[in-house]
Amino acid sequence: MPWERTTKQRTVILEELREMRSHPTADELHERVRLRLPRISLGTVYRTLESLERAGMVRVVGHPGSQRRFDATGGDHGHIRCIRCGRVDDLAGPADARAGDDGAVERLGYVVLERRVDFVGICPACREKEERDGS
Amino acid sequence: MPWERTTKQRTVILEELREMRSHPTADELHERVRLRLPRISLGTVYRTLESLERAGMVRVVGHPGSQRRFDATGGDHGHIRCIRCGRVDDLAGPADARAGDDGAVERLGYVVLERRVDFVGICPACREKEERDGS
DNA sequence: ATACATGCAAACTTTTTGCGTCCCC
DNA sequence: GGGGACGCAAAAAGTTTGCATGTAT
Repeated sequence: MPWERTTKQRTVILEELREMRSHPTADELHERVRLRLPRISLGTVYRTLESLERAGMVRVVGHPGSQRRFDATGGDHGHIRCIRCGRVDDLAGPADARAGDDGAVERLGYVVLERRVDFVGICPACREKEERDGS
Repeated sequence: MPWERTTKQRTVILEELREMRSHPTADELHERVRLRLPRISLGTVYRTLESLERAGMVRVVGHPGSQRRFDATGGDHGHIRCIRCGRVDDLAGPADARAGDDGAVERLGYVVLERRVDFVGICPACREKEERDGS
């Protein structure tokens, strides 16, 4: 686990997120977890999600700049996001098999407007800085 | 053009964004535009960028939940985003040619952590609603 | 016992909005 | 001249943080 102490809050947050297939916002997840732990705070939800993201157990999805949505689905898969309501659905299968294929998305009932292939990494400047400051 | 009236502000915003290759934040673009139009407000920059996005002339890039960055580069191309500093660089070439190839990214000096293939569209529920309300 | 984690609320950052004025068509 | 666009500033939305308290180890 990505933390030093396993608390009730963290256990429940991860359980509930894994059960929700809908990639909820922090607020939606907080509402859901509150059914089991009524006094849990939104701050704890954010802190836990951040540590799960750093550990690679959760991905942040959604539109750049807009409210975050959280995905605890394992494995290599893509997403389809609704430009109107922000909803995000999963696409099965490895990323590089799908870039040119709209079929799976259309089967979900979406009209496809755009395909994006994006990489995430560490840029040269930040790599250098990290080497200097001690890796 | 995506607006009804062509003003000095809109002209300059689009010109400067096209000249900046760095995918600036709204604030950075505002600073830059202010050199030519000292009284322009940040609100106008946001309103103009929003209308350019709706018109398909600008793409929003960056990490969900973090500050937006704006891309006026034409054509089908992907992005590589630095997980540390948020910087975003362009990748040349059509989406489906890039999905499985880290070479171009590594040549820019990035360490690749993740590849994402994401679609953008309109979900079934929103399509229905739009048909009801009058297309 | 002792840190680490939590709840709470305040602070912060980024984006949106209301409104009176301005100026493009 | 009229209505869309602007500047300004306040508000909203979303996220982070400080601190006293609770609790897992």
